[in-house]
Amino acid sequence: MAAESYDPRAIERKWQQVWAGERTWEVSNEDDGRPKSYVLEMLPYPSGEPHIGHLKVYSVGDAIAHFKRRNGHRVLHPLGYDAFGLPAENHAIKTGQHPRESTEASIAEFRRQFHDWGISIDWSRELGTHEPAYYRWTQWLFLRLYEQGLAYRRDAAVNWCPDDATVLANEQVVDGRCERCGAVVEPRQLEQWFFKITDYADRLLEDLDTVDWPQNVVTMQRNWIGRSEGAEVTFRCDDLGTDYPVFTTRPDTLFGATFFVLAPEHPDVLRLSDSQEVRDYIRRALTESAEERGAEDREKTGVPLGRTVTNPVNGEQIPMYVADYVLMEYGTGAIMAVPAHDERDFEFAQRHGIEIRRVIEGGDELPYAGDGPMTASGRFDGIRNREGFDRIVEWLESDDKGRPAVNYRLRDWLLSRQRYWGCPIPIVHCDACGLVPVPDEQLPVVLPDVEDYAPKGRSPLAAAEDWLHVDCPSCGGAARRETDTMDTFVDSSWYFMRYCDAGNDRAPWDREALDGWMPVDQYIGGVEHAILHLMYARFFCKAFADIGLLDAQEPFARLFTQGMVTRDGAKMSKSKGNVVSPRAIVDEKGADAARCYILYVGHPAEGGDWNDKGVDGIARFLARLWRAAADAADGTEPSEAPAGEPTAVLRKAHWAIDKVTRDLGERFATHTAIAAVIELVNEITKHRDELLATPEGSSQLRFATATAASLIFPFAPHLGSEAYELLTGRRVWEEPWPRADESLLGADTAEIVVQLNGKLVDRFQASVDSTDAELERRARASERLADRLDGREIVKAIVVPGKLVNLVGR
RNA sequence: GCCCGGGUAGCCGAAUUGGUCCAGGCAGCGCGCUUAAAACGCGUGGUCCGCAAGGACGAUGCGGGUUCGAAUCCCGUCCCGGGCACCA
Repeated sequence: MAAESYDPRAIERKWQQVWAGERTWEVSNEDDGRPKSYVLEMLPYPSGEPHIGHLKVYSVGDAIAHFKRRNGHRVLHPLGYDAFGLPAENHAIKTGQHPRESTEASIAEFRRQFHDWGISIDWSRELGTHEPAYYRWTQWLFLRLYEQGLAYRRDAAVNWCPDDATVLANEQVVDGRCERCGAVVEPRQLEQWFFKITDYADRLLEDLDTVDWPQNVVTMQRNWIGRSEGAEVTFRCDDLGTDYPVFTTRPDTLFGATFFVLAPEHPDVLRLSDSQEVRDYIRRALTESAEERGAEDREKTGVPLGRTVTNPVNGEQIPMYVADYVLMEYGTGAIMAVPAHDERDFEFAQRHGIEIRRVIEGGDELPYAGDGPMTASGRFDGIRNREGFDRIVEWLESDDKGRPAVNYRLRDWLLSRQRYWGCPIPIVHCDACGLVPVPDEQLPVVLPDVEDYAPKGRSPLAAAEDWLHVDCPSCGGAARRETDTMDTFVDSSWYFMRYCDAGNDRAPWDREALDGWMPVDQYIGGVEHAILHLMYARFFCKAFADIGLLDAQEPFARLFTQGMVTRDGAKMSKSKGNVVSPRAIVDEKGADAARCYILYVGHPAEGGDWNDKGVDGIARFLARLWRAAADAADGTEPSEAPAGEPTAVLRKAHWAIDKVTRDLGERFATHTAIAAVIELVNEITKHRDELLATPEGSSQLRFATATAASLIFPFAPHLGSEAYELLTGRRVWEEPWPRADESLLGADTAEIVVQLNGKLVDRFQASVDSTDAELERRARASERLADRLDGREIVKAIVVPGKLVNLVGR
């Protein structure tokens, strides 16, 4: 028997050297007839060193990549770094260290650990989004979108983070606070760069039906896009001679509109009334943060404007108000208020003594938001409101007072940032020519070095005088560069395309190469990117497809979101001091144990609870497998096929093949797949001595052990390779995925359970092709049944072939 | 408030289409090896009786229901997690 013991570090280093030396995981763009499979984990943001979430996402992805390869696929499995961004810049502000230095140090650490983990990456395609060779093409793509009118500059009310001193995208504001630093966001009126993602709202919504994504992510995207169907209805203010269109989802309640409200930001408010009361109200509303304004139990404040508008359906004059519960960003910044059928309008009307008029019947009390027959609605009385909806819109349309309309919650993507560590926007400002794109051949606009990174409300780049002043590419006159940089989400919205042709220095990619790989077949990452990153990447994909840069309409055909790893039931955080460092675990117990354990604690889509003792259990299992392989290699002769009558161990091996194949291939159930291999190894250990006693038994033992190595390989690639080579002399990753022998899966006989009224009373063995009648006869003949029957009579029998016979006694 | 998930052993978790079997791991307990400990191996691992074979009784948040049979389906209810939240 083997004297030495399992030494994961030696084994892991050995195989990592083989894979690096032979560039095993590099893949060509040439179609070789095998089906392609693009397996991708979300790229890491390199800050500090990898944490346990990284270990998990790459462990899941690597298992899938290996599984696909061994099932005959040509697999693209690349990796890069999302390297621009605020943390590196904030670090620079504190320490003076250039963000490039801290970022690249972190990248080196990530790279080192990914190698230590033995992840099967095609390193020839590695990239960092901060490299000029990459962001040159980010800029190039920006210019293509600019040409299409999909990137534009506009003066708008934007979210300003006072701590980070930059604007934020709508998506980066959470509960009125900066997603990154938590500071309360302020509204500001600024000229900023936007991507016109709203042009794609409908397609982004519809195409969710074409992807295989988790239901909750699809729902989150749908909600975020927030499509509402309704009508635009015009209310006329005769005093000013102005028409005010409003958006409503309830044109059927128009007869119940008893007042009209403008948002405080609405440009007409002061024209309508410049009373002191109105001025004060607006000033207060505009200085309030989104958080204060959106507070849950906030009272519905507002002041009257002393004017009226005409309700187009009945000619009534209804009073106008300004109130901060109306948002300027949605619809037209003005609403018709129907207090009887809208909770907010109801609250406001109650507070301000405005008439509440029911126009839909139903519900016990007001406000009532449900359906019902219309009432107090003139000639529409008695009509079901759903039908009334259409008829009122038709009527308004014929009178030119309204039309059907659709509104979205989705806003355009604000992409400019007044920060240093990002991709420069390739635009020149010329007094004579206006905005001038930097010509393609002058790209990249290289990010210059600066001394002072501290945010001052304008980009630090404005201080780089040499860089800032350029000749206008159009007229040659004096001009200045755009000093804002791009949101890092721009960088990460197309990196998966660059991987397909990462070395290309003539274009972001060659179309043929891209179409050969896209879309990503399996994308893996955290659910925290359900809205931002995934929405932006989908938008880019569609916009580029429209320009003719690729075929795919959707970037990610399948999405898998992994759950968060906790420790002893609590979130890991530095402040709690319960953070598990992947490096420490890998150094101590080996990468295979760390990877297996994290895939074993539970289904990877669920959260898993990290337990140090649990890793030891997995490490013990791996050591048992290693020993089993060493013993089998010592005690048996290599043979091509297992010989002799199938033993329990051989059957177990085929059972495990079937189990792992289905668990991994169909439902990513890595935890039960690994449990199946554990069961197989336990079975091998148990029967080892008796099997070694005969040549046939030995051949089966060797086969079963090699099978265990083969099956554990996607999760523990080093040990899998080592053990498999020991037993077969071959490389496991070059072997096709094993196939279970169907004839060994099911036995000829099955254990049939005898139940009395659903309770188990006996079991017997029966041939799998026994008839129902025969099974029933044998069940009825059971002695134990007779004991339990206790005078009752069997009135009915339910036979489930191959499983059970349930006898109903009364 | 609305929309999704989820509550099974001391802990993490199996049970894939309504069908016996709470798989696997951890902790615990017992034994072996050892001067001892660690490591490792073996056994046990819902409760109770039993030296054992075996037997008895249980369990899926709580309360009902459907069914020959429910962790699984239906109704109600509680708790936990996540998302959205003045979007007219």
